[in-house]
Amino acid sequence: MATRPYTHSLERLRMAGLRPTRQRLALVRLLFERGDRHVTAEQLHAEALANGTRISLATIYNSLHQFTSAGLLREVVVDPARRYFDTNVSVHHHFFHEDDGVLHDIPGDRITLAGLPDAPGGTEIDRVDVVVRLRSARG
Amino acid sequence: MATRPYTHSLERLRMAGLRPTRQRLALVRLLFERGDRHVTAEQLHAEALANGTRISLATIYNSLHQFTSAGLLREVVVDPARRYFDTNVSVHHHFFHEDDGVLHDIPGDRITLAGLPDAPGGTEIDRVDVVVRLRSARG
DNA sequence: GTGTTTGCAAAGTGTTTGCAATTTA
DNA sequence: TAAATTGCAAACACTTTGCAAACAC
Repeated sequence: MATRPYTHSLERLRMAGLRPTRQRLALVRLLFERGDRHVTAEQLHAEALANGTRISLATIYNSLHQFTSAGLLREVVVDPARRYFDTNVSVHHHFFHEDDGVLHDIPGDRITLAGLPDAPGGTEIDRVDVVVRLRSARG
Repeated sequence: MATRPYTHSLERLRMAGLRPTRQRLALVRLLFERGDRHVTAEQLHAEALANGTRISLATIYNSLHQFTSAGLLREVVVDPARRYFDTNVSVHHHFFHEDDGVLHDIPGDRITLAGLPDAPGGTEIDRVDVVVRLRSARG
């Protein structure tokens, strides 16, 4: 059965307390209508433009951060040069292909972490990230 | 028993195939004579200057990368804004305190990872990083 | 002496910000 | 129309690079 993408995206923004502007709607559609995605600001900007959406890079950055604060996205730190945003906000981990910068999800229940030390005094664990770094196999 | 820091640092550079220049020797001493450390380029630069070593930030960056290529250091990716270098190159993981940017080691044998998926076809696992992100405990 | 290393200053990359114009409700 | 949002251009933080002078061997 077909979903109603426009309404769905609109409601997603409303639920997040964000005004459904033309730009935000376009981004929400790009981000969430194609399953789990990992994007950088530049990638998303290029996609939006290719898609016919006039939007500035500044607005992309603003929106990615607003979406992240609202819990619609989460950031993945794997590369000191770029910020990746992940449409999957459930507990999970990542493969990161260092040669081409591509990220893939590893389901959260796939990996078991045992022996995790307690958080040091005065702190609490925000989250635990596992990154499996890949290289192209040698010849 | 006292070690011989100067000779030790000198040999460390020689073994890495790097000419023991005044700057590199100073950095090796700062990095390796105080146990395991996690530094950024700016931090190390400030330390070197405070220490009386005249050295440019460009040389700090060059040296950190040369040391990393030589296996003396490894990079830790936890913050998209900064590159951290770790003097502990054995298998281990990290606590990262998000509020103040401080890193602490978790011994490699402390955490057990089970169920790690195989590397996708054509790739091989370079390494697996576990980052435990901490926040100050709320009141 | 020859090749390596350094350091400056300039350039580069990705991200953030100030503010006037535009848009939403 | 009041408040939120956008987009430009400038500013920013950090890192890298080109090249002449200094240094190691």
